[in-house]
Amino acid sequence: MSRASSAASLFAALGDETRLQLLHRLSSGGPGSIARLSEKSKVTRQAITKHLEVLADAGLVHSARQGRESIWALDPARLAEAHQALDQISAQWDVALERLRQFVEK
Amino acid sequence: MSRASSAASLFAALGDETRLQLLHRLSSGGPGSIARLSEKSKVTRQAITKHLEVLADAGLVHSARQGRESIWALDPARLAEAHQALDQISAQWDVALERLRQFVEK
DNA sequence: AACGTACGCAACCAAATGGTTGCATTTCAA
DNA sequence: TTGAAATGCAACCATTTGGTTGCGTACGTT
Repeated sequence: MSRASSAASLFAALGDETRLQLLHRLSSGGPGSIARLSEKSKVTRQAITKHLEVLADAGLVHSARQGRESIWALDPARLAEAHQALDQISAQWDVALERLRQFVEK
Repeated sequence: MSRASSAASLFAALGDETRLQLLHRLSSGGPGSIARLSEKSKVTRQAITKHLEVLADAGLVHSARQGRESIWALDPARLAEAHQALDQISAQWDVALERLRQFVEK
């Protein structure tokens, strides 16, 4: 993760309700086929496929063909990196907020 | 922040390099006019204005007209909320990662 | 062998995005 | 009061995005 340059693309990948739901589904329910991941969704299977590909481009998930279905799962390594990226942004904002707080108190 | 529903729009607002730079600039350099915020950017002043408006829609910044210039600054309250949203996602992923780790070890 | 299931691929579409240019307006300063 | 500075507003443009439908293909199952 080349700090800041790819943070934007990480956020962009997370910037969609359907994709957040997919991530949540994968992180709480474990790996699943496209069909199963599409089950409770309002959009079509192909739409889900596209979203999964976006998440894959961001490195957050990956897939493996198994028979006639392709199983998608979270990618632990990249997810951990993304986790850190989020923490860094949070930390940066902490500093900003602290600065603002002190400014107001003066 | 209506949990999860608006997390996506928060991430969407953060999903652009120029906007992340603006946030970084505002959090490290304090409030500034559009002209000053546009100074080191490659895109035009109007592009910067649009990005600031996107950030404003996400509640992350706000502006106030001062004479002939409009001054933009971080919005502490919403920034803190966003901070928490990020932390929650991180926490969710922590659980997922731990689950994955245990699964692998078996 | 034949049928249903699970996908992949491609074309297509509307709307949103990120950007530009041109011009009008407001405001500060000489 | 006149000119430059700082924005705002609007039109326009290319690309991306999120979604669809239709059809082909591969794989299990019976």
